[in-house]
Amino acid sequence: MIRVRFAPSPTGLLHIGGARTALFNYLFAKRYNGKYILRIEDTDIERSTKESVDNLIRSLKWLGLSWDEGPEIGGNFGPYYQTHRFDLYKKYLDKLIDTGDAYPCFCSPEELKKERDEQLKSGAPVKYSGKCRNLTPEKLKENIEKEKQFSIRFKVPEHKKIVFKDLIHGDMEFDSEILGDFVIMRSNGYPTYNYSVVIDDALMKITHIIRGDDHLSNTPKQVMLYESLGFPLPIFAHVSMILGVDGTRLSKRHGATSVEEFKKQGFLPEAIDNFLALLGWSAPEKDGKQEEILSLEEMSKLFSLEHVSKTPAMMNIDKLHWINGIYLRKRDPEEILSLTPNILDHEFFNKNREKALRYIKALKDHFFTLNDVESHITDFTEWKLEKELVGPLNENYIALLKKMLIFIKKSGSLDLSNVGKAFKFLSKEFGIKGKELYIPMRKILSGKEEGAQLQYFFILLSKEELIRRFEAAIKEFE
RNA sequence: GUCCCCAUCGUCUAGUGGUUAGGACACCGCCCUUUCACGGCGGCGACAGGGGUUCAACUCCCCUUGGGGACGCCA
Repeated sequence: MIRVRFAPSPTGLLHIGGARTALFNYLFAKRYNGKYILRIEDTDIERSTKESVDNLIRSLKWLGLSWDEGPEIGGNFGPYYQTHRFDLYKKYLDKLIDTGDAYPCFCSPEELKKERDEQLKSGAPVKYSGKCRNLTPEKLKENIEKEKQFSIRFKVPEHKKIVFKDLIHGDMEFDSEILGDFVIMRSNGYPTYNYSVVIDDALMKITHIIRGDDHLSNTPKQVMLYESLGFPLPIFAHVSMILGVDGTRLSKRHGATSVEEFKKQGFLPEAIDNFLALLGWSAPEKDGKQEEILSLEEMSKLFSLEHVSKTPAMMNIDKLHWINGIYLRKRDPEEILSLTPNILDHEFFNKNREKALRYIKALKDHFFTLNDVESHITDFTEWKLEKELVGPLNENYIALLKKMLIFIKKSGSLDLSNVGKAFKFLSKEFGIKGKELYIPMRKILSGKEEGAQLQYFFILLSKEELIRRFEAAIKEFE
């Protein structure tokens, strides 16, 4: 049974890179009928917040990446918050101390920083000197009696080859020599990432660790821990990072970086899932074609880590817009309206649902994000008669306009059907048809060169407004 | 500074020794059409550089360059 996990730290909004990691884990689990677990890594008491946990959960659910075990639903391998697992960390810590694989370190942060700075300056490899590694029993006792604060470090074996399997990068090999003894338990009693992650992944029986490749160089540390503790080694898969358009690590400077921000910008969850999957993964070719528009369901059937690229991927907002537009067009006007309920408050609609739906139908193909739904209202509300845009009109056309005005004034409510009939009638009567008829009129009515079809202006604008626009045009051109 | 990872069109990618180097977004053109958009068709456009290995390298090896990451009592 394949078991994978997404293990974010709740120190902010769910990052788009984190979302992709979660997605890959999810797809991998679904593909092989495994379990996808959510675990909250909240051991950084300074930065972890409840709000972040809530945001993480909300964003993940919104993306449709629901977990099989984790917060809210539990599971057989809980608890799923690291802060609730302290007894476990303690238990294995004792074991490491007993076997001599871990030892207390009394160095102060200041001391360590000084050490590091000197190494950096001299060009030597930066690693802990191992100062406290072989403290005499007397010294140890003395330090403890003085109630000196201490952390626990893992004793890195000398000149040991550390090997592990990585499904994306291939077999990896490191020399333990590059690593200094690292802290596994902080002096405040909280475990560090490299330690807790191992205990949890091992105890939760995680078989594949899919995560960002910023963790690649941490992996040797974790592998040593697995070995010391006698845990079976999982298989790793280090996915490349997502970069901003300038090729540097995605950060606030690049605009939206969190799932929540993308949501605010009017992107649909299925579009984000699809887009994120394509950032690094590609569906296998079928009949020489490579399908790119894929639902979570479809991707769950096709996903494999073999088709995940090693190359870092830059955000391509244009493509996200394109994908979003496709999914938006797949939705019913009713659905789109339910996602943009605020437009009903706009005075143009004045709570008129039916009118809002007509509007959405008229402009659906023009929407790329949900925010476009609102911003396009101005296509109808902002109007200016542009004489140059419309071009010269002959007397015949002006007469037609006058007749149209009468039609508007005389008719009851306007709909696609009676407006269509009116056009047909006028076309015949004045001998003007096709472009000759429609283009000048839509320029008059919309004041713009592009936008919804002409008929929609008749059924969306109020009669007063239609009359106003026609009268202005007649006056102007007569 | 030390170590690690990565390198195909502007961007996302296919490609696993022999291909006219394929697709997608963007861009441009044409078509469809009562405009724009949508849609359809077509075009532009890439193997970072240098050495090897080989009958044959985008593909394998080495170096250079460029980019990213790690080196925390952050994750």
